[in-house]
Amino acid sequence: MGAIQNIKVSVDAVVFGYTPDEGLSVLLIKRKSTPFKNSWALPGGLVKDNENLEEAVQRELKEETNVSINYLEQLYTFGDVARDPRNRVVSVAYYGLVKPDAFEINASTDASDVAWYNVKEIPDIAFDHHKILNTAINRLKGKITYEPIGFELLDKKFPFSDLEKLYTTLLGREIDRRNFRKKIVRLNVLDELDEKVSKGSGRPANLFQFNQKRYFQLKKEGIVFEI
Amino acid sequence: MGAIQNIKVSVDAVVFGYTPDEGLSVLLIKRKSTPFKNSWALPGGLVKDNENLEEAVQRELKEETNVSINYLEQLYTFGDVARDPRNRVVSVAYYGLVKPDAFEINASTDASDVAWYNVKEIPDIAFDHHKILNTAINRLKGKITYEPIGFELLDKKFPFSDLEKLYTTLLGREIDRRNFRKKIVRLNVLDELDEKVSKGSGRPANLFQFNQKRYFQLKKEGIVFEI
DNA sequence: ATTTTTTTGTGTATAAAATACATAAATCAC
DNA sequence: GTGATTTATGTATTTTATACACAAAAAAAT
Repeated sequence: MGAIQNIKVSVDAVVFGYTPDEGLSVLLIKRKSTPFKNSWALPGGLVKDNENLEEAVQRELKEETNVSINYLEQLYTFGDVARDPRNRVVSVAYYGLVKPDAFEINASTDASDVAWYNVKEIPDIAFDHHKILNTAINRLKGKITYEPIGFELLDKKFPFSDLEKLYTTLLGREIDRRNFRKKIVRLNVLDELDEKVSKGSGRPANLFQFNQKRYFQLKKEGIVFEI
Repeated sequence: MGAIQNIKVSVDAVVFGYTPDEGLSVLLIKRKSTPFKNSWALPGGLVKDNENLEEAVQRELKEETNVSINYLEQLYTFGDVARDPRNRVVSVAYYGLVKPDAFEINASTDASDVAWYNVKEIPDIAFDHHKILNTAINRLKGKITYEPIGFELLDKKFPFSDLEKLYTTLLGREIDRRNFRKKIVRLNVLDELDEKVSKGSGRPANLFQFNQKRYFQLKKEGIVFEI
């Protein structure tokens, strides 16, 4: 018979943040301990015996970065034999989306530093974290076209141009402003508020808010979101 | 500091088979050992220290059912604290598709019996395997609409009516035969063969074959499969 | 205070895609 | 050979996607 299994289980988190100016960023920590000491890495760590996987992710994020997540979803499980140089570690990766006000971050226990990195300027990172990150970016790009998760990256109230810019950034192509607006409005998941915002020059923009309740209602009726 | 982690890692497989007559079936094994002894369950088991996750799935399937898989994809990782009554076990679930000639199955090591069950007639099954199975069914239903994986469930050469029936079965709704055919033909991933097949009464049907090479070519060019 | 620049907001015409629908051809069962 | 069964096929209509330009509101420049 075979020996007792000797595999550890960890979680890793790809936390995305977005601002219209900076584009899409991801949260990285600087490792305090070996291996990859002082290298940048995705936040994460070993799962405790008595906590669920999502709880482990939330705990690690709290411990390492002090960020609170409003959208969290399992991404993929990475289990290659040699992905950790010390032991066999199977890592269940999650990705999360945070609103711009989460850009206040603080390193603590396991991390000597925490920072947002634009996804176009990712440094060398530990383990197979590049692979995890790329998987997450592709998932996000795909998912925003058929689930309204883009709103999780914007402020609660936002001008239409922010939404449009988010989509052009994430999809990496130009979008016709009028057609895009028509499409979103037709989906009927945005409430137009009686507030305006003006940033810099130009006509002030009306603010919108995502109506999640209405979205869930429509989803239950079988209406599909699609960009 | 916390104690050493005591979590086991397993894999489970949801293997789908399909025949035009029986519809969609899933492969179950009868457990030889506790817990859930003599209960039906998804094939699977603990991962060995020196094998990758996919290798573990293939090995367990070979050991328990003697089925060979032509399409295998990671589904989701189930890690709730109490999902196994003995220890903490995190299970990485996969789903696979097999062609009808794989319906020759044999129980061996860990299983006292193996059987195909129609997805509409699933018995009580062990652990959280119902949850895993439902996740797999939903994934399959979703995926066949945007990736040409349905062909993995059919014989290499098949009449158009088989494909049509597969889609009506999986999607659970009627499909207009002419429009469906037009759509598939337009995708340009099927080769029409110079062979006919006649089953029972009626005009003999032309056989088709999925051209995977052409599909990958088109995919690289950005053409999307969509039903 | 007038002009220029910048950003928001909006409609229509055209092209493409999805849908609805019926009849003839080939074989089998009787 | 008559009727039943299954395959094969085209067109008209509706819906959806795309392309495209100018006015309104405010700030910045003069």
